[in-house]
Amino acid sequence: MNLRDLRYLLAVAEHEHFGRAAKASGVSQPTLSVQIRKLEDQLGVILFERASKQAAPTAACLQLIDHARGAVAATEALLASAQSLRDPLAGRFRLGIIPTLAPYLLPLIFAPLRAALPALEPEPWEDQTDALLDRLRSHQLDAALLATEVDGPDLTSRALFDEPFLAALPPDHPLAARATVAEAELSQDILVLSDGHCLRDQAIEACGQTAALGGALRASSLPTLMNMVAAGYGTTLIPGLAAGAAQDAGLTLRPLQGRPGRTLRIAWRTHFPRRVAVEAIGDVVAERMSSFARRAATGAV
Amino acid sequence: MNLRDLRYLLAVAEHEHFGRAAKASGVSQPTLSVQIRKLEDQLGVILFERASKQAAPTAACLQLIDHARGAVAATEALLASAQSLRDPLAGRFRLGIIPTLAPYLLPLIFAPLRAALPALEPEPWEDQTDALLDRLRSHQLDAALLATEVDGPDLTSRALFDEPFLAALPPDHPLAARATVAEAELSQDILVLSDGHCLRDQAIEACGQTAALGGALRASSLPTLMNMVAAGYGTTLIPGLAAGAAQDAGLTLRPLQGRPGRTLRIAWRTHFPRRVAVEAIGDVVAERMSSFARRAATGAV
DNA sequence: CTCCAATCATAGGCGGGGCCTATCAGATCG
DNA sequence: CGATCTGATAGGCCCCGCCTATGATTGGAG
Repeated sequence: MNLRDLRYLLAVAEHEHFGRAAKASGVSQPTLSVQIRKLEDQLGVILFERASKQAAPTAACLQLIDHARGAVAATEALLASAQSLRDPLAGRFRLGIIPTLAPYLLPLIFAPLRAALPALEPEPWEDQTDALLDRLRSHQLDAALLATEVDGPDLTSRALFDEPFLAALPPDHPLAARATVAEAELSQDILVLSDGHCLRDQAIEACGQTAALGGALRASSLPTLMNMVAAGYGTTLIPGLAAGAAQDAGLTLRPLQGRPGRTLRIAWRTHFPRRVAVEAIGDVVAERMSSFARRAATGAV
Repeated sequence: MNLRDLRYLLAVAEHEHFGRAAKASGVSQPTLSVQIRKLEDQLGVILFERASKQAAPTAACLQLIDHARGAVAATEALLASAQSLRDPLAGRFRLGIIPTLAPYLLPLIFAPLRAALPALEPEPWEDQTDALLDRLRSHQLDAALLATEVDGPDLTSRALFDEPFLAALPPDHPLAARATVAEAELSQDILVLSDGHCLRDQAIEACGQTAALGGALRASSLPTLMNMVAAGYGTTLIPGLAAGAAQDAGLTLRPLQGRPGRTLRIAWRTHFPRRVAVEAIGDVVAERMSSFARRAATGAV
């Protein structure tokens, strides 16, 4: 049985006339006669009472027609949905973002994203790198903004921009008097984020292993970390995009001599079919950040 | 687009694997790959994200799948309904019956009908001949039991049995002393049914035109008519199957010399597709009435 | 009563599309 | 690096739906 047959059935039932139903269906009358007859044979039910001037649906036909109408309506709903889903740049887009980036980047890219991709409905999801990668692999995310490379052939990533690290100091810290700070100097009393944050590992790698590491204090977020530094518990290293927030928290910022930093990337499943949307989002972010990268390259904060 | 395609879509979405979905669908894997690909082209939507070990439905696919499931479910419901509608001897059967026959025939044929056609659900509809013919022609009835021939090529009928007429008299009526009554004698003070009853016309035709005809009294049903006769307002002519009811009403019955009567027929639209059901009902009625016809032929009441 | 118009059914032929097997191409893993 | 599993591609076959032409009935007009 075929959807076409059901449409023919509905047409004949509506017109009660093979010829007119054929015209309405865009086929010849014999086609309709044959197909209806075949449908009757397949169902084992006489569908129409053929008289000289009309073809009236039988009682059995009337019972079946409701189901036929349902099937046809469902497929047309499917086609309509497909129509609206056709644009890969439209619809929900679940974008993971690491916590040390989300609150500082998102405000900057919302407007450009909306301008460049008006039909896209981005749904940000903030979580640590490993969680994002898990959700990406299990199809719970469409892409993710990370500060690390991805491993494995099932994921692919593209670099979007470089973000320098800055030394963050209490205003009364001895190093605050310096124009620039050496990474090794920071490591004396550096505080880092709690486990799982990629920024923790990157800070340690940039400044060298240290005994301090915040001691018993575990900062689970960048704002907490900055408040701890402002309270005089030590120093830290913050990503450039958080500079504004750090200054608002009363911290003194200084460039690092080795100009360490991290590369922000967008990652997606290699076979993800909406790659055009991924690239478009990447383009918007990279474009929006290019001015920041230029300013950072000249040493400005 | 095709129902088959939707089934394939559901199969792949369920198994997340082309090969297993193909096996479950009873086709080869290339067939499935090609058809899914064609469906994607038609819809303009990528339905599956093909990776090396799995084919995951895309978000768009998940939205479309509900509609696909609906369409497939509707067609399967249609097939199931057709299965149960397949037997023309099963299901509703709207049978019209004239009022001068219904209350006396129906009790006799209910049990035999149920025995011979257990799946049939007869729905009796009692009305006068013209109304029955109208409903028959407008497909509101499937067949009708009438006492007249039908006209026009759109209707067909078959004689089922002959029903003799009997003279019905008040017990103290002069004619009650006779063994048989001549029709002309009845016409002196005959009462007949109101307009629209075929029995009215048949009584008048059998006994000849008369001035009485019940005068201002209009009996709209046979029980009323019998009560009027029992009350001494006149005589009448009743169909044989009503003999029992007439005797219960206190009437005296006498055979008529010319042995007038009417032929009960079953009528249906010439093109009505459940003719087998019509004939089967006719057979049951004719069989049940054959004993009555034999007794009537010997003059017994 | 015959002819004509209308209706649905039937016949024959054409073409598209779905199905198959065989094979290719890429990924994964020992 | 080959073995294996995955989905994609190619070529050929055949069914089936479509068409036009025609037949069979019916009902109405002249």
